[in-house]
Amino acid sequence: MKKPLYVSLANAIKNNISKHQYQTMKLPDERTLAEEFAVSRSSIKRAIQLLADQGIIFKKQGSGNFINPLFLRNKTALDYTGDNVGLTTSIVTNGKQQQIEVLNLDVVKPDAAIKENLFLTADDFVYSFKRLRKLDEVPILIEQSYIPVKVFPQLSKKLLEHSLFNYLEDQENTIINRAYLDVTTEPSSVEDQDLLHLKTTEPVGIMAGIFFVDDGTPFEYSSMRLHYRYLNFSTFVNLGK
Amino acid sequence: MKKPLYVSLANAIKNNISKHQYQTMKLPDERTLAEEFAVSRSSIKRAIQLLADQGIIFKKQGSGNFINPLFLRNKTALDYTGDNVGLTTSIVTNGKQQQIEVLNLDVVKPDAAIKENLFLTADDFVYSFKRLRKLDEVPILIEQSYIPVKVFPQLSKKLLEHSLFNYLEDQENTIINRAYLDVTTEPSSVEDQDLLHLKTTEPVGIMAGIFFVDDGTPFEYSSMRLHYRYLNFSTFVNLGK
DNA sequence: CAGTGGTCTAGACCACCAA
DNA sequence: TGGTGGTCTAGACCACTGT
Repeated sequence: MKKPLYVSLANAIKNNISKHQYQTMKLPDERTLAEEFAVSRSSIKRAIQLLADQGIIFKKQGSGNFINPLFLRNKTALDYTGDNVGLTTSIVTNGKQQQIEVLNLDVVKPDAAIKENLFLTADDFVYSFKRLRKLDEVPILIEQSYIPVKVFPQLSKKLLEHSLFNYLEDQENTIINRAYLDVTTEPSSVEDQDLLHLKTTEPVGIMAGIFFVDDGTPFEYSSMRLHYRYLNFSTFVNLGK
Repeated sequence: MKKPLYVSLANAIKNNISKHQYQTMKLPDERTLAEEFAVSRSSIKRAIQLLADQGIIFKKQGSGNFINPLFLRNKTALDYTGDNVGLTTSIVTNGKQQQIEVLNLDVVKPDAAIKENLFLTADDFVYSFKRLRKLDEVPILIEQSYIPVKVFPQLSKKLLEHSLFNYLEDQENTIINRAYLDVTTEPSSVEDQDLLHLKTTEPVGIMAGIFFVDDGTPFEYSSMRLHYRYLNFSTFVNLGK
C-alpha cells in the first residue's frame, strides 16, 4: 500500500500552502518546484494535476498555478483523502449512528425501465427491496432498489439490515466504486410524508442511479428519496484546463 | 486551436467503441493499442485517462480497461465535448429562447456571509442584483447575486439584461470557468410561488456558490432558486483509479 | 521575448490480477 | 507466472500570457 511519489508531493505542496509557505496566491513555477523537491518535472506536474482535480489549485497555461482561496479559508470542505475524485456526495451524517429498516424484499420480473438500467435480457429476475434509513432513529431516506438475481443470488433480508456495499467489499472481494447519479427534487408523496415525517409543503430530494462493479458490471439500480434537509450536493465545476 | 494527439486518440477509440469494433466489454491492452495507432504507450494512456474521466470506460489495474455499458446504450448522456470535466450541470433548456428580467440592482454593504464568500475586507462594497430567468417566457429561476464593486466597477442594469459571463468573455477577455456549487432543495417561499408559478406544495431547487476567474479571483456569489422541474444534476461518481 | 504550463517520447521498473 | 495497468525519468519542443 505504498503511496506513489506524486501523492506525497501533492501532500507536501498542500502542507506548504496551508502553512502559508508561499507568500502570494501563486505557486512557484513547476521547474522551480521540481528542483526544490529534487524530482522530475513530470512528477511535479502529476502532483499539481492531482491538486487541481481536487479544486485546491487552479492552473492557467502561460501564467502559473494559483491557489484556490477557498482552500485557505475552509480546508475541510476540500480536504479530500485517498481515492476521492473531487466530488462530495453525501448524506449529512455528522457522526450519528445509522439504522436500517428493511420494509420489504421480493423477487420480481423487472419492468422495461429497470431492465434497461441494469442491462438485462427478458428472462432475468431481480430482487426488489425497500429500505428506510435513519440517523439516531430520525428517518431521513427511503431507498427503493433493484439487484439482478444472477449477479448476487445470496441476497437475504438479514444482509439488507446492514450496508450491502461494506459486506460485498469485506466478504466477497467485490467493490462497487462507480455510479451514475441523477439528482432532482419533487413534492413529497403521502408515503414520503408518512415515513420521513414531512409536512405537505416539504419536498424530497431524489438521487437515482446505477451502481457499477469496477469491471463495468451494473450491480444495482436505486432510487433514493431524501428528507429535503439531508440532500446536499457540493462540487467543483472546473472548466479550465 | 490544434487538438492534442491524445484527444484525437480518445475520439478514435470512442468511435471504435461506438461502432462495436471491440467484441467484448474490454478494450485491447494499452501496448497493443499503442502499436495499432503507432504512438507511444504514454499517449494511449493519456487518451484512456481522458475517456475514464468522462465515464466512458472503467480502468482496473492488472485486468484491463472496460467499456461503460451506459455509453453503448445512451451515447448522448456521456458524449462530452472539449473542456468538459465529467460533470453535467445544466438547466434543461432544450434549445428554447432565454429571457432575462432584471428585478433590481443596488450597491450595498455586504453582510458577514457575503463578505466571507467573496473574500472581502470591511471596506468593500458589492453590487447586489436579482434577476428572473425565463425560457420561452416561462419563468424558471430567480437569481440573487453579489459582485464586488472593485472587481467589476462597470456593471450596469443594461449589462445585466444579457449573460454577464458571455460579455466578460467576449469584451473583457475574462473567463469565469470555475465554481464551487452547493445543491439543496427547500419548500417554496411566497415569492418563489409568485415569480415561478409554483403551488404551495411544490419546492424549489437551490444552487448556490462562488464563481471564480481562472486565476483564482472570486468574482461572484450567487444563489439561484429554480423551479423544481428544472433542477437536474447528473454526474459520474468514480472512486476507481 | 522571457516565463511558464502543455504535449509527447522511449524505456525502465513496479503493482496487481487471474489462472 | 504472464498479462496488464501504474509510476517515473530526462529531455525535446509546442502554446499561451503578459510585459
